[in-house]
Amino acid sequence: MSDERKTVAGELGRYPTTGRFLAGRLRYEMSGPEKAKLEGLVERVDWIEANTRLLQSGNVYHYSTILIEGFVLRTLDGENQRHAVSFHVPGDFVDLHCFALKRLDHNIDTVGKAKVGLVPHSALNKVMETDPHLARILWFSTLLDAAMHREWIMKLEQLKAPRRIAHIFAEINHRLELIGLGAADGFDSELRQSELAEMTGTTTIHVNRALRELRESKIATFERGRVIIHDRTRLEEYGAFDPAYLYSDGLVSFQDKAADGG
Amino acid sequence: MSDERKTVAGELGRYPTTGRFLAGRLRYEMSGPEKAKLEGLVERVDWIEANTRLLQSGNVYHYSTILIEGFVLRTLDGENQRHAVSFHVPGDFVDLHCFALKRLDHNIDTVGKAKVGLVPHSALNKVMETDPHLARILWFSTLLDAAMHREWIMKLEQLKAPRRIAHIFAEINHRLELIGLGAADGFDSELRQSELAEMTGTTTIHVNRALRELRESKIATFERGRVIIHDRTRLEEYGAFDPAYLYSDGLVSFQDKAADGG
DNA sequence: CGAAAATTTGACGACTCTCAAGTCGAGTGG
DNA sequence: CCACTCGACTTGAGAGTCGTCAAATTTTCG
Repeated sequence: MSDERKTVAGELGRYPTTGRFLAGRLRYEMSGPEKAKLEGLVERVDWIEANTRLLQSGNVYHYSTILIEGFVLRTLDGENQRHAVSFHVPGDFVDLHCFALKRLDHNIDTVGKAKVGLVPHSALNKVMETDPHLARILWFSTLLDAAMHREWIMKLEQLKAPRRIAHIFAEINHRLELIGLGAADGFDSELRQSELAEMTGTTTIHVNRALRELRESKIATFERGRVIIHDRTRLEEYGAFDPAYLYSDGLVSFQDKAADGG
Repeated sequence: MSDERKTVAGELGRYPTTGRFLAGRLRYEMSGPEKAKLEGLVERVDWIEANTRLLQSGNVYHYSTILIEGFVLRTLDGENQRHAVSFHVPGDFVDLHCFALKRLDHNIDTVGKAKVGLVPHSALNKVMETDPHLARILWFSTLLDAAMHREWIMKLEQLKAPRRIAHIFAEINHRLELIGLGAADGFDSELRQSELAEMTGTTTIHVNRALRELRESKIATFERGRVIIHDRTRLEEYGAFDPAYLYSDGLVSFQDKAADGG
């Protein structure tokens, strides 16, 4: 257990609410004191009921939310329908955005029950002023969201419904692995087919047909939120999933930044 | 001319390369010294040819680019096709992302000729360390991109091709107005129908049919990059365009952040 | 003028939406 | 334990949207 610090479990032992933040990503860039400081930013921890709107678009908040357990959707309200623009897993600082943007341009809705940590903006202001390295890591984490948005825009433009769903399954699976919640053969969630429809920009009925396709071609099976991946290679291939945009460890570094000559 | 400082033209007089940065948005939040500091970050100004790849996905850069004149597309490479995920106008700090992300996850391609300013990352590092307020404004500007990405994801999920195009026209028109390049009746660009196809996730042929629909319903006409808006109200309605996500002046403020009690 | 690029049109098949109806599964009350 | 109920899931049919292939027309530019 000499490298307990390097495992997600080890990190969670020391930092119960923020131990998954950037796990598998740039977490190794954070020093012990920085991790402790981040953990200390969390003023309160709450459990939120399933299918609950945690944050409402248009509102102004004076705290940001980090997801500790559970899944949430980032949604926008359409004419008479909700649209999901992204999906979040534990460790995601889901609305650091509203610290810099103030007024939210989207909602955050829970899928199953979720445990969240609240960080007051005053504390974030202090980080900006006193800890540029940590500030930059927080900035980085919001840019990850933007990168994931871009990838999803591209997939919406490029793929038909069945492949979009395959991509979502592959991405969730990969992201769960990064935070130590992954299993090669799939994952469990409280997602319903209607939510997959909101995520993929189609209808529940069409999602159902798309899922049948995935099932019949023995790629993956979806049953009431449980996703069973029969053939991960083919799933990722079918969904044109390339994890580069997730900036996993080993694919990105801050190191050479300091060496910038100018 | 007592308030020359408050007009885009006035700002451009003082800050020729960065005078449009956040114009119509949070620019009023920047102090004179901050504007001067930002202007001073630009190490070099370049003219880039039309239809040129300015930045390549996967590469590591040691400088960031601000767009001074012209239009660029943020693109991702698909199987054997380019996909556009966003569009940029003068004043946009197009790849501040790569400062924090380092390795780029997308390309930046010019549409017509473009004039850009290059800012070394070393200078940005210094800003992070010495000027938290300016750093936060830079952060804000990258979150604007994320907000625009979200809106576009939603529109891709919600709208059919003709309405997507209407939304794009409405958004470009609005953003040009923010930076003092707008005209109520339309705008000019080097965009071609093939680029609208890359932006909307359809084919050139389908774009052509969609444009015919916009033209025949007397909403807008597109001819070789020139967009003539016949009825702006109907254009925005048809494209379900609500500019809230652009965070224009008067709709957002940093003011109350300082008042955060914690 | 001639070549290249951009635009336009038609036909047909594939993908997706809508309306309608039927099935399955978990939890409730008897 | 069973009948009931509600939400989730599944299926079919017809219409609208979109992609592909092929070809013609228009515009730009040397």
